[in-house]
Amino acid sequence: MDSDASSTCSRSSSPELAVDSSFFSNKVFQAYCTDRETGQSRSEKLSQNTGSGGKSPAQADLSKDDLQDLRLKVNSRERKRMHDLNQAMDGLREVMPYAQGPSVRKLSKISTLLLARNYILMLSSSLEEMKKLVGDVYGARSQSHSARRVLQPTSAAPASQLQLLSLAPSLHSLVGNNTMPTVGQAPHSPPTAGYLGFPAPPLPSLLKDPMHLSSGYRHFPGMPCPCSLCQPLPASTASLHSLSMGK
DNA sequence: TAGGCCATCTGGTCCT
DNA sequence: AGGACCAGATGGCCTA
Repeated sequence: MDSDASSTCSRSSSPELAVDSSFFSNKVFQAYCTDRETGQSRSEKLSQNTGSGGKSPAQADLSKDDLQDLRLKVNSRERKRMHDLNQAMDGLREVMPYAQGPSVRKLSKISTLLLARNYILMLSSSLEEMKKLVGDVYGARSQSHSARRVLQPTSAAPASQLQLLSLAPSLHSLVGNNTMPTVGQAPHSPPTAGYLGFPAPPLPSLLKDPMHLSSGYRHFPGMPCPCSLCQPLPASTASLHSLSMGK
């Protein structure tokens, strides 16, 4: 996963720094050249302020050109590191429930992190809630079945199996491709409009009728599912924003 | 114009 | 020794 430093720029107005190719058009480098014209590099100025400059003996032995090469190399690595970091931040933005588009201002880094945290907390609590609901529903059903139990091998499921069965749809609904873009999907296909906080089609009354959990829909990984559980969760973007965009 | 956000440079520190 | 990571400094861009 070696990202090209020149391929990512999280800010459109930022200077295009294709590291080696366009580095010499950078304003910083222009200032650097100005310093060189006066016979002093920026690092040399700084090192004058700090006495020896903290250079190792090996670095002290290097010629001026070698030091510059070294400095450029280090700068390039640092730039690439920050580009990778920004790329990861963009990836995070892509999966956040936040309106995206050319007319929408990009979330700041701090906002992205805060929103991500709150979103994870919200998903966690949703998952717990759904587990509880589904468990209750299946528990009630198994009790009613046992009251009028007919001994058929296929209908007699142990409680542990019922628990697992009850978890499957809820897990599917949370990680399914209709509710959240998967990791592999995110960079290439935009998340659904409802997920991003754009006006979404009216939801079927999710969980209003718990019996729909036993619907006959089969869930296949990666395949769209028509069951009501797999419809997008209400993208309560406003509430998320109230949590994260306090300032 | 002030303040927020960002990219970049730089030196220090830690790790392999 | 070299690279990754981090934080401080600096300057540019944008918006209220």
